Amino acid sequence: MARLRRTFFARYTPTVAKALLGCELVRVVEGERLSGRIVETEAYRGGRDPASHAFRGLTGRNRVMFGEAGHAYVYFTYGNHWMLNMTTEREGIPGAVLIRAIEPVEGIATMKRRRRLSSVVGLASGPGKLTKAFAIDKELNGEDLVRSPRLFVEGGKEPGIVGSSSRIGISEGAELRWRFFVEGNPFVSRGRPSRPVVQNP
DNA sequence: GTTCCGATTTTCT
DNA sequence: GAAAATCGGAACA
Repeated sequence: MARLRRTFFARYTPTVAKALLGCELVRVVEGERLSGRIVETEAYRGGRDPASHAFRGLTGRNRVMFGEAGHAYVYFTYGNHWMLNMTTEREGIPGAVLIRAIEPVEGIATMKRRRRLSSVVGLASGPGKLTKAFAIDKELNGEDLVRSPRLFVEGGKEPGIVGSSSRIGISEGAELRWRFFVEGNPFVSRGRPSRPVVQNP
């Protein structure tokens, strides 16, 4: 399958998030090809999206969101986890798609070793899990997905039925249904259980 | 099955 | 100093 080009990424962020479902993420480490089908994504679009890192303007961490589309935005959170995003929109407009879950295809044995897990379901069914399985950390922040030999995306099959929901783990901007996933796919993360609403705080 | 909690870094207030 | 685009293990049911 052909590698995705710059024009694929340089579009409206939710459109890119949906279009990435079914595509294949490829990571080459020490000569080995690790790959998997993207089955869950979320869109974050600076400016008027209060859940986006870019909402309050340019900072050292989020600067790649403001740059050219088709680059990896990798950041660290919760003290333990790396998150993989792909930048979108035209240069100067901040936007990125968070990759939340992947169905492993190639290099499954290596992924299992990295994750210390024997089952395939759950190897990359979450944003923190997939970066560990694919050996992605800040080394790859800013990597150009259109040209890099180490990290890129190939076109895939039709994903099937696409579902959408509110994004996971955010407090503001929850009214937007900018999480996209392949309906019924067992490799989609279930996300965090919803908290009960406090009636009388 | 669900719920709680600790891990532990980066950023911004 | 608090919160964060999370995860896995422990406790409980």
